[in-house]
Amino acid sequence: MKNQEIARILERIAEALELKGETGFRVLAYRKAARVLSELTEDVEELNRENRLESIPGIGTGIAKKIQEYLATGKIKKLEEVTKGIDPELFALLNIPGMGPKTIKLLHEQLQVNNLHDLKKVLTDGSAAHLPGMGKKKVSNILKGIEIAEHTGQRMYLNEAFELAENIIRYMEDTDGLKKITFAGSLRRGKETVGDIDILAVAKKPEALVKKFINYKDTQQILSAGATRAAIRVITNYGIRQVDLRIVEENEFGAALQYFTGSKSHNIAIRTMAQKQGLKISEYGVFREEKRIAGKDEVEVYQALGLPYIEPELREDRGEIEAAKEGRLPDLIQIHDIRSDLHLHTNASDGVSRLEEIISACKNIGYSHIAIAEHSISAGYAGGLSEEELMRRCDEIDKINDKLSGFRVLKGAEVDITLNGDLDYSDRALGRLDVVIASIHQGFNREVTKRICQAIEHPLVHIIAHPSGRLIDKRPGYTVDLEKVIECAANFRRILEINAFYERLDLNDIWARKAKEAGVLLAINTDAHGVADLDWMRYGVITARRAWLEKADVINCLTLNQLLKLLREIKQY
DNA sequence: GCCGTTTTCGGCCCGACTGTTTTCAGTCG
Repeated sequence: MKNQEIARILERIAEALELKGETGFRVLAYRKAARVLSELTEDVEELNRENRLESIPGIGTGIAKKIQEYLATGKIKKLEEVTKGIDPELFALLNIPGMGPKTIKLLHEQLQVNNLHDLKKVLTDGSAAHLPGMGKKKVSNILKGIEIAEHTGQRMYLNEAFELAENIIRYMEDTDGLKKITFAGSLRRGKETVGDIDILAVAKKPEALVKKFINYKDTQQILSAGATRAAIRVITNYGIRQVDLRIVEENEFGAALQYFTGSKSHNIAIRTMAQKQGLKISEYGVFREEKRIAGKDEVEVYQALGLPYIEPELREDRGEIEAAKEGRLPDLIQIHDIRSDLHLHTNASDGVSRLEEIISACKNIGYSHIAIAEHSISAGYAGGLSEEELMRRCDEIDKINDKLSGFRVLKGAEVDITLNGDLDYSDRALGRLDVVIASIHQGFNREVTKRICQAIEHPLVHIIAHPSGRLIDKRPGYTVDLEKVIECAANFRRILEINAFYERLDLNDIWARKAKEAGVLLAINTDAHGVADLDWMRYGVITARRAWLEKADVINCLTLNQLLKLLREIKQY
């Protein structure tokens, strides 16, 4: 699929236009098209063949033509045109906090700054400070920005982001006069990675709260500290992270929460819609003329626009507003709907906890059943079980189940799909298992689609684990056609996994939604290798919610008997 | 460059903070 490369080109065109001094809406249009394209699951080539490019919202005749040009020739003339004369290294300067297109343009034109090296020079030798609109303070802020850009890690995984947000909120909770405090932003929407933490509060004494905030123990730098707003950089175990605080009045809280939860594109769509109704919406409320008509909570804000409440995870401008208007929003799955975790490792393979510990922890969470799925024989690096060891493990689990009441351990395995698409246990061994999970751990680029589909067609397989194989920001995943995998899973009634490990989240939100739309059931599993990992279920559920999944779409919400019935039916299918 | 429950032209979301300025531009979210 060429969606991502084209999206990157469109984004680059937007940046180049900005650097050339173009402001305004053409830039926005390219940005929007880039975003929409990067989130699209359908192949642009396919859409082009069917002459449907312009049916994509945000893509009109102009950009459609450019996409066609790229598909036909491998390049877009417009890109070459607008980037002509811009040193490629100049684009990198946009990543420095405090440096926007205007400043870069100024420094480039006045002082021939073409890259980071030039930039540092004109900042330190004093020449930049003499330019119009520049000054000592601005120069020192940009220097700090460079330092930050060089030391700030990439975006946070969900585990780090939740931990940081919840730590800061806990720290602030005893501030005198604090009435409400919560996190917003992309973390509240459950995005798979989070750039910074947004915290929203209501306080009797805002100044006291700002003071408390900027004095957080891990504060490394105070970026700003106003009457109602502040921003700090914090050192965590993973790098330097930004945290923003916003303080509002109690009757504005809902409007502010809605606003700071975003996403930006959801908010733009909401505001545009409000405008058409003669309303104005901001973080202070919904207004008709000067009169505030809503704002104290989010329900009220959406209601003022004639919409039902839209869950944060849906707010990505991916059709949720239309669905809300038409009353067909999903009733999203919730964490307490989960009755089981069906992909768990123990110290029998490469896990760290004993089976007894896992059982006890899962009982405490409130699950009624789990499935143990150790690695299979080809996964030697992960302590994969031989067939004999697997059979002994099954005996053990049978014995344990005899002693348990109100809880059941299912016998399973995470079976490797070999290079020729077979499974590495015999049918006799697989036949003894309650649940068979198949997955790719080798040959990431070798006919993966065909091999996964072959596994799906295997009569004893129930679930395909981490179907894309990606590790977020670390590894792109297998060379695999997920569209085909989903189609195949739908045809053979197999289940696809949302692996809840925060570095995987695989299937991701977009593909899981696609799977649901194709009629495929999903499993949310932690793939835990120890008791501590069981909490990852939270990230899996949030991903499922972003995928519009309901309780009925997820097999972890089934009772034990319902699940066993389903697994048997799959075998007979 | 996109788009249409006023429109195929003329709109396109809204506000805080900072640093530079004497009223505002740039950046950020």
